Amino acid sequence: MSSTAIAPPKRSFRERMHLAREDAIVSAVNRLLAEKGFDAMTVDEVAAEVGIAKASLYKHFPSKEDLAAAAMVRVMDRARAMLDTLQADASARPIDQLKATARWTMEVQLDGEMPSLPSENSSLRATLINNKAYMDGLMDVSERLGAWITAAQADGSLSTALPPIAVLYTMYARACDPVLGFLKGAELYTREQIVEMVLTTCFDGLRARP
Amino acid sequence: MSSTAIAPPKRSFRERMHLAREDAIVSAVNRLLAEKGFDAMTVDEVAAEVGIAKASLYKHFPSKEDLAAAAMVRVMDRARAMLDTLQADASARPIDQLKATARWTMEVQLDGEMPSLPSENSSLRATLINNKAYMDGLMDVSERLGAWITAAQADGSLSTALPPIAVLYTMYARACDPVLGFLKGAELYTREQIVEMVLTTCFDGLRARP
DNA sequence: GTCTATACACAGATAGAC
DNA sequence: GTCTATCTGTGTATAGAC
Repeated sequence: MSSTAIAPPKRSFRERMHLAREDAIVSAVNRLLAEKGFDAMTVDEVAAEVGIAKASLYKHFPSKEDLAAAAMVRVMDRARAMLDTLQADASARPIDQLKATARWTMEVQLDGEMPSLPSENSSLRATLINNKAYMDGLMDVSERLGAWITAAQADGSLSTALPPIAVLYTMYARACDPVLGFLKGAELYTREQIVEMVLTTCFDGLRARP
Repeated sequence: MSSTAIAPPKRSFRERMHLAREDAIVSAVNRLLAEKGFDAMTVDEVAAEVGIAKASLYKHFPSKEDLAAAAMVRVMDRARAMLDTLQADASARPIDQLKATARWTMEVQLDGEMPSLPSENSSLRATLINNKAYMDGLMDVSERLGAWITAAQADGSLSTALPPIAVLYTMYARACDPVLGFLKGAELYTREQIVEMVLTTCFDGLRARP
C-alpha cells in the first residue's frame, strides 16, 4: 500500500469524524455511480443514502462533478493497492499480472463497485483533469500497466501486433465491459464462469486457438 | 435488402413529404445519439438540427424515447441490409462473416453513426421492448449471427470455450467499444489501423499466438 | 402540421437560521 | 457543519392560434 504508507500521525476527534463522513459520502457516490451512471445519479439520492441534507453535501464537495471525481480517486487508490500486492510477487510473469489485473476490475464491476462515467461529458472531464489526485493515480496505474505490457511483449507472451497504448486502452475499456452485465442479467452462469468467459474473450480472443 | 423488399407501391405527395421529414428527424437523432448519447441529447437540439419547431417533432414522435427507438430501428435495418449482402456470398466461411460484421459495426461507429443508449434507463428500455419493429430487427440479427456462431464453432474456427450467447453479447458490446474512440482521440493511427487493431484484439485476443 | 408561448417537473446549487 | 426552504436553470411535453 505505497499510496497510504506515508502515514499521517494524530488526528483530532472532529477531524476523524469529518473524514468518516466524507468516506460515507464517497461510498454512496461510488455505489450509485456503479448502479446508474453519472447522468442518472442525483445529488438528492446521494444525500438520502448518506442520511444528511443536500446542503451539507455541498459543504464537503463543491459540485456533483467533484463528488464523482472523489469516487474515481478512491477506485484508483484501490487499484494501486491491488497492484502493490501483485507486484509483491516478483516471480509472476507479466502476462499473468495483466490477467490478474483484468480479473480484479471485472470482479469490482460484478460487485457493483465500478463507477461508470460518460466519456463525453465535458464539465466532468474538466473536473477530472484538474484533479491532481485523480490524474496522479491514473498516471501511476498507466505506467505500471505499461511496464507489464512491454515486458510481456518482450518475453513473447503478449501479442506484438498491438502497440502498448492499444493494449492499455483495451484494459481500461474491459474494466467497464457491458458484457459482464449482459451475462449477469441472463442468469445462466455463475459469477466465476462469467469472469472466466470474459477473461478468455479478452486474452485468447474469439477465434479458436490451435 | 429483404426488409424493404416488400415495396409499398404509390404514395401521395403529402405522404412522401411526411416520410422525408421523418427521415430527416431520424437522421438528426441518430447523429446526436452517436455524438452525445441519449441522456445528453436534448429534444431542442434535434428540433434545431432538423430546422423545425419542437412541438412539430412531437407530432411525429410522442416522446424522446420514441425518437431514440426510431433511430435504433434504422440502424437495425442498416445492419440487416449489410447481413443480406454478406449472406449473398455463400462460399464465405462463417468466421469471416462474423469478422466482416464486426468490422462494419466499427466503421459505423467511427463514422459517428452508431447511436449509444444507456443500458440502465428503464423508461427507454420499456419503449424499446414495446417497439415491435425494433424487437423484430434485433431478433433477426441475433438469429443470423447465432447461426454463423454455431457454424463457426462446428467447423473449428471459433473458440468452443465460449457459449454462443457469450459470443453474441461480445459482438454487440464491441459495436460500441470505447477503445475506438480512445484511439481516434489519440490521433496516432489511421482509421484503417484502428479498425484492424480492435478487430485483432477481439478475434485474436491480447495473448500472443504461436 | 407548423408555429409561439407556456406549463410542469426536476435537479443542481445556495441563503440564512441555528 | 447541519438543517429547511428556496432560487435558478433547463428539459420534456403541451396548449392553442393559424
